[in-house]
Amino acid sequence: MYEVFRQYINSKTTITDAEFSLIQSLGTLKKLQKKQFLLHEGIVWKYNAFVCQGCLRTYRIDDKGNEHILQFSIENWWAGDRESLITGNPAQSNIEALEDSVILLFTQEQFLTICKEIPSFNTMVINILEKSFIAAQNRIHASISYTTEEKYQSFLNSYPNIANRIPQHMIASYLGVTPETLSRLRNQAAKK
Amino acid sequence: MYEVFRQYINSKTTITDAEFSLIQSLGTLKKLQKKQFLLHEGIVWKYNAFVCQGCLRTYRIDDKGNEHILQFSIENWWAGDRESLITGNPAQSNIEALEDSVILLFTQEQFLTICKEIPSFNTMVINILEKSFIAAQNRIHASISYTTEEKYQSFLNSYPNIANRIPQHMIASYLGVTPETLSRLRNQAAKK
DNA sequence: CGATTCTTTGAAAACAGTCAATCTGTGTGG
DNA sequence: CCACACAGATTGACTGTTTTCAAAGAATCG
Repeated sequence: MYEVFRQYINSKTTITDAEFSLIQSLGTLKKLQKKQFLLHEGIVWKYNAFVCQGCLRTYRIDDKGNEHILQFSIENWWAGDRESLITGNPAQSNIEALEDSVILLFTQEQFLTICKEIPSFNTMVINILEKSFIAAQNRIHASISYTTEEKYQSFLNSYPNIANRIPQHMIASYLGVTPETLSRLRNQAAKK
Repeated sequence: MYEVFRQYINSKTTITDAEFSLIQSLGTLKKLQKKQFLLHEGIVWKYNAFVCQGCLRTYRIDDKGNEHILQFSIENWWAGDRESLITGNPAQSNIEALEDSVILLFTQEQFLTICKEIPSFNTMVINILEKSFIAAQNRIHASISYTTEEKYQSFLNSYPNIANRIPQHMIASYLGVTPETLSRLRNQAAKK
């Protein structure tokens, strides 16, 4: 499973075998079965988590008890609650496996050691953070500018490999509409 | 005006006078009158821009010609189009001064020099990026979870000092609703 | 096969957008 | 100092979209 992470790093930067050995020595693999949780809200999140295999959802629960999905994480993506990690406050998010999954965990301390020892890894991490921020900004733009149908199409275009392995009502939750609305929208779009 | 930036840095980290001299030697001050633009869409954005004084709005225009405000930037905030800066693609955003403003500009090259020469500055920058990402995530959460009224209240609570110096229809644009909807919402809330 | 989860459909109510008109406050030029 | 123009805010009537609640069909899994 470390091979997946090695491939991921290779696609973004260059590191030596010795450097990867360090990474490997500090990481921990964790297996999750479908429906198991990586994080429950109220717990302080302390890791950097890389998804080697499977699919996770990060969601929050509002006052009325409705779930809202903030993010899906599949192979070669990161998962976690960055706010909890940085601030040390209890997480507001839950992270649940939607499939049997394998996660590579680094505590923040381990992660910072790797960043310090391997400058190219550090650069990669900052790049990822920047790209994540840009993606978040674009999602905000979509949320205030697009119609529901445009948001849906944009999701399908951006993440076709996620869309085809999760139930439709979770896409609705991610988009911020009810499952009924998404169902109707698809029907009407199909009629054209 | 550099004093504003110095104060800002002091509030986040510690640097020496010599280090600040370097920063000062690399930065450029730019004055903008109300309604002047810092960036027009289609132009490649090349700076890191710190607002010393005034107020800016970053917005995009959709297919129907409607403006949608992504961000307001007042004193001690940053402005710019990070996507354009990182990718080198033409900016999709416009940035306009809502008041007479003073901006401190660093080209990306100058900025990276400062980060390299002053480690504490570099750490500060990464912290800001992380906080920006967390803020963006929370705004996404609000956009898929909150009612329009909750989004409005949340904006007022989070940015009271922005809300009281910009016209109401711009808050509507930031929230993703029409000015009429926000007006009615305020009337109804007032009746309670 | 039965149980569960997911999707679809219908009807009513709540919500938001559109268009047009009016009202309000501000500031500028005569 | 007034009159006017202008930008912003409000209101009304109407239309369109989304939610809600309930029920019925699919699909999936043990």
